[in-house]
Amino acid sequence: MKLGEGVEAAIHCAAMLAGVEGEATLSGAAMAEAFGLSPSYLLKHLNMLSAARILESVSGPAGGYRLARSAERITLLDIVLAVEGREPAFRCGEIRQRGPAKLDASAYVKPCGINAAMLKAERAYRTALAEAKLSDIVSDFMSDADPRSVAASCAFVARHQRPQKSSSTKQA
Amino acid sequence: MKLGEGVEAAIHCAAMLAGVEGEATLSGAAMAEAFGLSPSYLLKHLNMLSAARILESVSGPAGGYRLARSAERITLLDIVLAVEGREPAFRCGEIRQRGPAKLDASAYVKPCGINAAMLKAERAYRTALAEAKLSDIVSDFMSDADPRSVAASCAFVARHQRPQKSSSTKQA
DNA sequence: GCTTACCTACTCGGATAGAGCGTGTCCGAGTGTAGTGGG
DNA sequence: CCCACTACACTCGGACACGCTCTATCCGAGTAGGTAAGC
Repeated sequence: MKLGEGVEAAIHCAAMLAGVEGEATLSGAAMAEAFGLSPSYLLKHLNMLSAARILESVSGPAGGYRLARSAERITLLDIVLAVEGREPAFRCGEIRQRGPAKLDASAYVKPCGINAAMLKAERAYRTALAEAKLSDIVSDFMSDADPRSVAASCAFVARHQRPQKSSSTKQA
Repeated sequence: MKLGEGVEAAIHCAAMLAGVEGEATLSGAAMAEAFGLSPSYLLKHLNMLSAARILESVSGPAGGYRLARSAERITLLDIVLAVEGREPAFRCGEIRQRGPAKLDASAYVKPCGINAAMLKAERAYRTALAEAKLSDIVSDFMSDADPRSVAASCAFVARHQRPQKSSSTKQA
């Protein structure tokens, strides 16, 4: 019962990408710098999000990542499943029928009750994750977090998103 | 997001131990045989359950394991936490404040919204697991499973539990 | 025949190797941009 | 002065080592029971 630490990075990046405007992108290197992570390794997780159709990637100069759809339609479950894989955490190995005195296969048509209970709990987990939309994460951050932190994040996005808005003032 | 397969073995063993009567015990070797597992490795997990005060172990001949309290008071959550560890699956590394432009610590007193959402989902998971009592697992198995499977399990327990009830007929 | 001491066999418990997966890093393919030469 | 070509710099994408956790195993410590000898 342990999630890879790439999940945290993926969610933070997705939340940051929710702040870019329109067709603009944010490069993986910029996000890695923002969170103090290894750029090469972050790319690995961002690539998984691209493969899951959560992010879009554009190559070349002024390239980077953007959300593939609105933050309203992206849930934490989407991100977690993309990074950690879709199979359930508890996999029933059917050890009940692996003993030396196993019965006929017809005695095991009913599903294992233990498996059912574990899967039910995991369904509750996924349901809670599916109810957490990325847009909620962002709006909660905007309203609840420290104003300095919000301002810093918005400034970072505005400075690194590309193509730069021509109207905005260029900062060093 | 992956649970070790020891969890499955631990739950099955606990369910089987719920079938022994009174002070009787079941040896780890017997349970390993019942499920086709390596005895030495199963001991490792059973030992964790003992350390968590879920099982009691008695040494020596006619020794083995028994439940430390009634199956009514043991939940799947107890077993999962004992085997997999008590720390949550999602550990917030606070990467939001690890970038090069981190603000004063006072800007991060509010908890991370992403961490809160993930922990909320995990609370739902644990709640569902805490509602699944071991006694429910056993009674559901007794009523729903194939009668042959139930009979085989009961026979196995009766044959291997020790000290043997003197009144029961000895089987080869 | 009863008691007692010893010995054996069986159990759990912790310490010890091996495999699989997540972590971290590197280099190559692709693309848009900027500069330069020619018309 | 305008256009086309070339070279470059920057991006993502996949292939390659390393470390750690989970898996699997072995051997030692401890204990209860059975056995045999002594009273």
